[in-house]
Amino acid sequence: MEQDAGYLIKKIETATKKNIQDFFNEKDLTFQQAHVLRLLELKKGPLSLKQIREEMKISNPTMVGIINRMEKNGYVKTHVCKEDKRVRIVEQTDKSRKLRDELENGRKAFHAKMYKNISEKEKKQLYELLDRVYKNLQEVEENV
Amino acid sequence: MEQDAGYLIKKIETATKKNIQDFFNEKDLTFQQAHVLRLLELKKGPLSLKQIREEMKISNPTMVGIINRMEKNGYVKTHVCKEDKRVRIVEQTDKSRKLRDELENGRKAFHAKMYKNISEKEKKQLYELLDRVYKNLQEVEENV
DNA sequence: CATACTTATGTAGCACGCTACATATTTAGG
DNA sequence: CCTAAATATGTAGCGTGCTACATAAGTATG
Repeated sequence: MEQDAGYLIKKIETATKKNIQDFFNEKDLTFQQAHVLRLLELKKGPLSLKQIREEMKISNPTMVGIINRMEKNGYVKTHVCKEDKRVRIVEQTDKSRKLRDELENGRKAFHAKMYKNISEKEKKQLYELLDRVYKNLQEVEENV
Repeated sequence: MEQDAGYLIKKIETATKKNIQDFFNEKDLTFQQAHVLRLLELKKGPLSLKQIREEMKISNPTMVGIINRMEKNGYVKTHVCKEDKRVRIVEQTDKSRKLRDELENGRKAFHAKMYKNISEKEKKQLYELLDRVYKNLQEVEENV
């Protein structure tokens, strides 16, 4: 067996997506789409594509695809910003607002499963180590 | 900011893929394709699609796609197993064998970057915690 | 005020993840 | 031996990640 956190992280990411997908299956809601709704909830208001994608650390084309699919399914609606017509504003719909509690419960259930038998202290440790790894990976090479 | 290891793991996975892709850019080799070559190297010999995908924890259709792309680019060759014609055997080519050292060096460089300022002890801790998280996520719910 | 730069979004095309379904081969049971 | 079940691979269709390129709108500068 290979003791390589890189491969392990890859596998965890896939397993996480699958767990979430299974949970929200009957609602056509995916991991990233639920993430968008959570951000709209946390920020308490409409956000631009740019604001969302910077929080989620994804590229613009990926963002456009996610929002278009969500709009098609009625989970968000969008409009062009009056002050700056380059900007497309995303907001929740009644359909997605109704899911708020359910999403929150889903999140809690998922965390309970993920962190079963892991203490608060260890959870913190894990987060802190992952954060350092993430920051290392974000550094850009000048000389390849 | 959200202190959520789930989202962080997602971001790390994306960043890892991007780092590796940048590294092997000029060779048309992706993260998963390099992983396949590493497994063929480690196991010292040809492997079936099933053996590879079980190691990599991916689905059959995903495996088929990766191997087909690799074969098209000349990184592996495949043939039907004589003893059991359902089985497709994958092996390295001269082209991929020549990359062995380069791949190994790339892996080391990537690890050095990823684990910069992280001690051996912490690395072990991180792996151990991730492993527990992974095992939790693999458990299947009987009652949803 | 016209042209150039910057910024936000959109499109094309590809890799890779999945589920659901199809096909081919082998194995097992009557 | 022949049909049914199991097994290994393949196909269709979609979501989400990317880079490279295109478009439209706003900003700045002569």
